[in-house]
Amino acid sequence: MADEPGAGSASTAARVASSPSGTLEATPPSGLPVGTSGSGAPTLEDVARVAGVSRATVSRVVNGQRRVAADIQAVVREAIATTGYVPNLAARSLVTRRTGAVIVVVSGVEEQGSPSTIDFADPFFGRVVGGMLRALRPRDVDPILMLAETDADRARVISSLRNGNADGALVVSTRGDDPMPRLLVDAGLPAVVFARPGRPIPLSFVDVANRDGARLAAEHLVARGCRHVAAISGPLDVPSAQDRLSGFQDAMARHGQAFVPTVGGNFTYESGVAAMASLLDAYEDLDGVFASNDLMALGAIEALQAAGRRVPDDVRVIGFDDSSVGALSRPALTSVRQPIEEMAAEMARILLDTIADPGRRVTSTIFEPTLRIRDSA
Amino acid sequence: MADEPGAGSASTAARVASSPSGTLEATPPSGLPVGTSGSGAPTLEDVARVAGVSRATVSRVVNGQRRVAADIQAVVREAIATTGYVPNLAARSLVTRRTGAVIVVVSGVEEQGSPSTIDFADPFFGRVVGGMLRALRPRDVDPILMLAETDADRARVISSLRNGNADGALVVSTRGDDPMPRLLVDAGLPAVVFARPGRPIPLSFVDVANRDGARLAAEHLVARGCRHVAAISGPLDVPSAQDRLSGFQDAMARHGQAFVPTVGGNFTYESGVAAMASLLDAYEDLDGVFASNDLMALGAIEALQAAGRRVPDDVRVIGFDDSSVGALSRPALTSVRQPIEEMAAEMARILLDTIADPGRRVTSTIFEPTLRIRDSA
DNA sequence: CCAGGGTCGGAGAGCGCTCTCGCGAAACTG
DNA sequence: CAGTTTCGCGAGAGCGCTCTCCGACCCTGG
Repeated sequence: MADEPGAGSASTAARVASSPSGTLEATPPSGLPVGTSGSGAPTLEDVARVAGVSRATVSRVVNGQRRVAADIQAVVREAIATTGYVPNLAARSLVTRRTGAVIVVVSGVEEQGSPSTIDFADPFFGRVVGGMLRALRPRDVDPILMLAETDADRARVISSLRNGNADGALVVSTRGDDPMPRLLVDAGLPAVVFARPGRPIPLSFVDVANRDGARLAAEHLVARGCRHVAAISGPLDVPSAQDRLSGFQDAMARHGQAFVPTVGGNFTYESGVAAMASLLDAYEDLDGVFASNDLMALGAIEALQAAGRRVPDDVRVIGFDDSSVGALSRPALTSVRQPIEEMAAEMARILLDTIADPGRRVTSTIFEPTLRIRDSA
Repeated sequence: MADEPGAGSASTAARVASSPSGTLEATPPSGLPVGTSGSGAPTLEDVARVAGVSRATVSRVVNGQRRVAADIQAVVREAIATTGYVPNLAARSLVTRRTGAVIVVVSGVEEQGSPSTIDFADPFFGRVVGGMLRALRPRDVDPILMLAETDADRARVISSLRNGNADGALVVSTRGDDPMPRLLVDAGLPAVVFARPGRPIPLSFVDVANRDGARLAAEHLVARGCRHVAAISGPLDVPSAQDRLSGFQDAMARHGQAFVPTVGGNFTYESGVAAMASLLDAYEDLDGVFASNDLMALGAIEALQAAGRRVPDDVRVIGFDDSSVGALSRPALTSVRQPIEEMAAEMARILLDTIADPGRRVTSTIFEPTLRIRDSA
């Protein structure tokens, strides 16, 4: 694998350059086809020389800061074009203390050894990133991806930020008790998180109206004639899971079903299967199920079919997320849709605004979910 | 876009800071919880002062370059800990010309207006990123995500690289005729691409043995007793689609079926449905289908079921990718698995090695696919 | 005991950029 | 037309870091 075929030639080249130092010392290293100046990429200095102006003026033209006479601007732009100049961001950020980059923190919590973090194969991840990209790119900001599973990871994120390697953080957490948001707030760093944090802290976030989404699901089931409805909930330490459940229960109560049998899952397919099975054991006459995410809904369908129940004929099932897996499964899953891409884009926008104006108040944007009706309910 | 809402407040802030200059000049801006020195994060200088050594020595300790006496090292580390020092990467990269970041280029081609790029919702994207992260993180390198749909995007990637905003590129292309690899090669920039480029160019890549995967599928279908097998291919300008198809055809020929009815798709679910429908029209007695990816296989199953065929009882279906959608669909999809995460990790490793030793030869790593047998075949 | 070599820390020069400051000229005012 | 502002540009000081010298010191051998 790591054999060294090129190593020889590289070090040879270095030696050639340095060995006849005595004679060459005074002369610049290369008396060869010098581009504009000494060695590599053209610098501000080079452009300034070509344009016959000062470094400062070129800088002003590049950044469009202060007014520069039109003719001089033309000359400078010309010089920039001929030299092929592009600003060195490291140098710039060294003085401006801005990087034009934000960290996308994919945050999870290590569970007894197994670093259970976000599932990268879950389309959720890609959709979030895609949405952020859409909002970041027009403002010429690039996302740096970082995982934060361990305390060390989190410390790394914080210090990266504190040292100005990035201007802010977009946090996508998998759990309600994630310590990352707290750390960010304590360090006074610009950040926005996806979904309302477990404990209230002064931090901007975007979220979906989980209760409304659950209500949508409840109303749909009722409208379809369901009379004995159950719920499969996510872990209740996750705020969104809590809201989805209570929102569902409340809505069902308003429609006459005061008690909703509920079993908890952990957002996985398997937990959906198990939850549905135990629900079926206890309540034989179920005709509707609301699962707090699509994976569990899919698991529920699996368990229902295994028990000989037809979906949606015997039992109707609604999920939450409108994930692509749900759309592709058979029967296609009816699901509460949260506009993930738009939410992610909004996160980026909020962060960028916060970075531009640090004094800005903490804000949150709540998106309204919609019901994506397919075959399962 | 470039309106100036922040400009006003920014200049206001600047004015506030500078106007009472007479009095404040000497004092650092914040008379607040000052860290160690003047203003923000601690610098090498600060650490040096605390430790009672020179900046150079601290630098040496931080980077472990030259031998530093053990006791001094201890003192320095102590000082680093108490000050909470973390190197400023901008400053470092300004002199080292290394950034400790690589660009992950998600490359696509704009098709008549609609910027059809990679589908972020596709688990493929997340798996690739996850795999890269696994290999990058131990070497303290962070990925910067960039989209490259337009020529302007690609130019931006190239100049980013040329200006040392990142040390190299990991390219994930969606199409065979992507111009990105070529640009990278021409600019002499370190890069690794996922999947063999359309036209051979001197660029490292990782790929899966597509032909072998197709052979696996063929052999499995034959072993299961299929006698009338068809194929749904991807766009043939994509090398992998080509290899999968020809590999499948060759393998089937070896097992006695010289002609394999084939319809082309474009890797989408819908194209799978359409392809299967037209296949069914022309060949009624099909008992096996190989699709060049999972989405099309899923579409094929849909079309088959719509036509009253049972899967796998009447017709067996095999996909390619072993995507999570395939695992969750019913019947669960039998599929050729490419170890995407490992492949992505290998990309990262190759890139890092190339960056460390630019003279290194172009390499490619081909991974062996495996067959993931589930219910559909 | 001293010369010579080797080790290890410090001084200082930049890397490429931004931004404040100041100066000269142009544009205004009375 | 003189006085005063405004405007536009250049000079130069760093931002925080690395890295090359260079000098101080220690160790060893003669």
